[in-house]
Amino acid sequence: MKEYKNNNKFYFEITKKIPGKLGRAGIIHTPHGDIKTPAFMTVGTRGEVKFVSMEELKEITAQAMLSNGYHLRNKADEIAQNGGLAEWSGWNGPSLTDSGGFQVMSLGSGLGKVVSMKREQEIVNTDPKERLAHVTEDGVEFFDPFTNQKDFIGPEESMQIQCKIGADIHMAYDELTSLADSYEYNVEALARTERWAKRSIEEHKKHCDDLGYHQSLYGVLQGGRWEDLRRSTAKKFAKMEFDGYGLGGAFLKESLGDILKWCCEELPEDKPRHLLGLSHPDDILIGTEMGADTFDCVAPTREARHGRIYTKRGNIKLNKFKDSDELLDEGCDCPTCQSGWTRGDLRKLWKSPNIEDKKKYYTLSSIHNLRFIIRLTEEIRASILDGNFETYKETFLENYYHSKLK
RNA sequence: GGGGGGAUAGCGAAGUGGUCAAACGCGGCAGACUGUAAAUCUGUUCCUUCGGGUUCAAAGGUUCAAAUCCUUUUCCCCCCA
Repeated sequence: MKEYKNNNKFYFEITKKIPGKLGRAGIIHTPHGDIKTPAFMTVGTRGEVKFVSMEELKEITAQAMLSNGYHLRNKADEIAQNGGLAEWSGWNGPSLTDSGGFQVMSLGSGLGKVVSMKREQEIVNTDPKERLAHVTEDGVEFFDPFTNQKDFIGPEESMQIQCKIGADIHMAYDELTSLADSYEYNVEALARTERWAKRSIEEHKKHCDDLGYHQSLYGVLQGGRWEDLRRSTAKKFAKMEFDGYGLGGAFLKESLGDILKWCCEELPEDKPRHLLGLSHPDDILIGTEMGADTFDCVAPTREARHGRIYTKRGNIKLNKFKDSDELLDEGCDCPTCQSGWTRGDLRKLWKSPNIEDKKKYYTLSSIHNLRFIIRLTEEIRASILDGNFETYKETFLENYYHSKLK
């Protein structure tokens, strides 16, 4: 096996705090480079961002990539033999792997459902008989719809997989509960996630000992929407040997800020925190304010592929801009906008029966939306450093969510 | 000139006497999408004052009942001269 390039150089440095808030701008130093926070990590579940090349990611100043141990589990040995995730994927910047914990819900209680943040309709868990994933004390048994085979991942397996993949940051194995789960179930699931966290640390340590250096591990906080659960678990995790924290859970929009606050007030200030799976502008703003340093989300790319384009004045549905000669977002610095693509022309590509045209559309729109979110984090960072985060936040939200000039 | 096949909603295409305003696909329209079972999913798509009204190339006919059967006409495709 090839030697990994870097020894451990993981630490977090706070550059400036938002006065009176939990939020801060900082730098996460990793073996593959620095992440200036707040930062958005592009999601490359299988080691590549859909329809976007590594060069294009660099061009829009993407800082880090998140991949998933669940999806890469059968390639972990191959990845290790090829020098780890950075060499294997071609993404030579900072990286993070998720534990596969999200799949507990997406293949289990939330199978076939949208991970909603709204309360508009009643949220009901998928019938246990129809789920593809089932939780036990040991871990998660699941049916992989791609390989059509049964499989199992517990904390030990997740750590083994992630250590082989060798991203800069690993995630402890956790169980994400759904919005439909009761307090009682969350108590049970949270206790299990805490036990899994301990097992994750132990297994992770073994591999680091074998490797001869430390790889970073984040503990993932759960606890649903209950303050007592969130605070108690955060206190416990704060005392454990984690290098940072993942803030996990299924959130309602209106409770996101409170939940993050409960967690971050209990966590050590000097460790980085990653808000898992969220990136709509308001989520990033409230997340940063409440103490989250990094973010990841499939929304920018998925919504782009589905015809939703981000603009300063709110997101638009491309479908409504047939033959429009408007730019996607006036003044945007992304390569797509800089090349002069109009809404009408992009829509033509999207609606084209030609598959190559469609792919071109997916690339152009994904680049735009990703750059939009990355630029947002850059501007938030600048506003924190300049001491005018509040003003920036209010102005941005006003333009994005309340503009009538869409 | 002779023989055969076909014409169905914006398009493609099922249906071959009643349960047909007519499956399905595309396109259109509307909505969704947040640690990627997601180049996906959901709803809708003749008109309507929601009682009903007018449709399956056109016109006649048979029948209690026709997109479906018969006759003629128009157009399209194939084969033989």
